Amino acid sequence: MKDSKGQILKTSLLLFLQKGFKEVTMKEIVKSSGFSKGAFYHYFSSKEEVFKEVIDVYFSQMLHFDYNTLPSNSLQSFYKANLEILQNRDMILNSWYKETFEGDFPNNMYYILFDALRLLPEIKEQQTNRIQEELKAWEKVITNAMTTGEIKTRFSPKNLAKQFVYSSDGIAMHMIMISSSDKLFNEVKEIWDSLYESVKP
Amino acid sequence: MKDSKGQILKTSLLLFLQKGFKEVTMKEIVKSSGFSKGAFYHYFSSKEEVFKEVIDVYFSQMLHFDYNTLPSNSLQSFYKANLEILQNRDMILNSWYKETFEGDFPNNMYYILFDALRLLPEIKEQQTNRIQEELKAWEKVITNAMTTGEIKTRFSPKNLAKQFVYSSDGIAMHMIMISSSDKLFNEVKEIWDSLYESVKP
DNA sequence: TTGTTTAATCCGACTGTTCGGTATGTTTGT
DNA sequence: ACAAACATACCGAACAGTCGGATTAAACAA
Repeated sequence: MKDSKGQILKTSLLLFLQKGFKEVTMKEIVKSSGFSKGAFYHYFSSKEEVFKEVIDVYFSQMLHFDYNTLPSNSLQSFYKANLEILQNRDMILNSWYKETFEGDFPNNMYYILFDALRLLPEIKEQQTNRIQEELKAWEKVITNAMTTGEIKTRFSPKNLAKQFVYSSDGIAMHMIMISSSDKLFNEVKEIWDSLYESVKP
Repeated sequence: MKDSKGQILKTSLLLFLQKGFKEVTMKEIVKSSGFSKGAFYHYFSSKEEVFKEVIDVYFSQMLHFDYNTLPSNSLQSFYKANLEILQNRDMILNSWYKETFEGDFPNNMYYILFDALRLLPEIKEQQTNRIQEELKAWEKVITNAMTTGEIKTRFSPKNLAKQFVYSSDGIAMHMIMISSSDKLFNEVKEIWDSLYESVKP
């Protein structure tokens, strides 16, 4: 079985991550995925549709993960588990990229996210919910860690949750500007480690 | 005097902030600024050039400001001054926007920044330096605040500096996703206030 | 197995439109 | 009169999308 549609989808994801929706041409999608225009339009009705499917199939899943599966009994294991997910995601994308293209993967999660926010209005609500859930999950773990005595701090749980979440996004932003996303993991780790150190009793 | 060139530049900035370089057409630039193609090409040689000038004239100045002019004798006054700058920048852009367009200003600093990073290679180095300077400025103020006894913390100055800087960028990211940039200021204030509270002796 | 039909998959030349940019003019201020 | 400032009709290239047909695979019959 030759999952042609899947091939086109995967290639499109990588191209959109590189350059954004408008900058990627049909010619590129078709050529990079190794098919023809006819093949493409056999599986998709338009360029916009392949973008939609890319977001649904890959991107939404990449951003969203179930916090219930993460260890919530301790803040330390929770944030370490988050770090691992961050690292795995990057590894998978990188290996996919190297199957299709050459050179380093200029992973720009935000570029494709911005496009999705503009082109697909339902994404905005979806993202709002995602962020709420993420903050709530952190808040819950932090509240728990405070009652068990794992940590002790002047911060409110909500506030500390924001510090963990926002700092990682801020670092991601900076990494995009100066490239080198491999440093992202280490930088986030450093900040989260020290945040954790500062609230240990 | 009819600063036509300035008018075109300002309108272009607002359009690029809305939609990014590729998505803005010459037709839009020309129509929104109230001129004709002839007028545009009298002042600029290409679409790329007006983008370059927009970055040089407006955007670089918006991102870069001289930290020497900010009060550095106390961390508190330093971060409050930073907040003020944040607020002013937003106000100016909003009032400009309302002179030319209708509705709310979908300010997306990062969209235009990403485009600049791709289209103008020299911007990357410029940004790297900017970030270094920003972190250094915070670090210096924090070091000073530690010696004067204003604050007392387990964090290293560099680390605390990163927390201030990264958190604001992370918040900005989140605000773009869920719009409402007017909340940005309050959110950054909340985090910075509590960060400051946590390191007070 | 072999031949035949039918559907799925794939191809690439072609189309209408939009794009950034140009050529050639007209107006305006000095 | 003569630049500088603007307007507009127009151009070729690039774009997303279409179409008739070629190729392959699946289904069925002999």
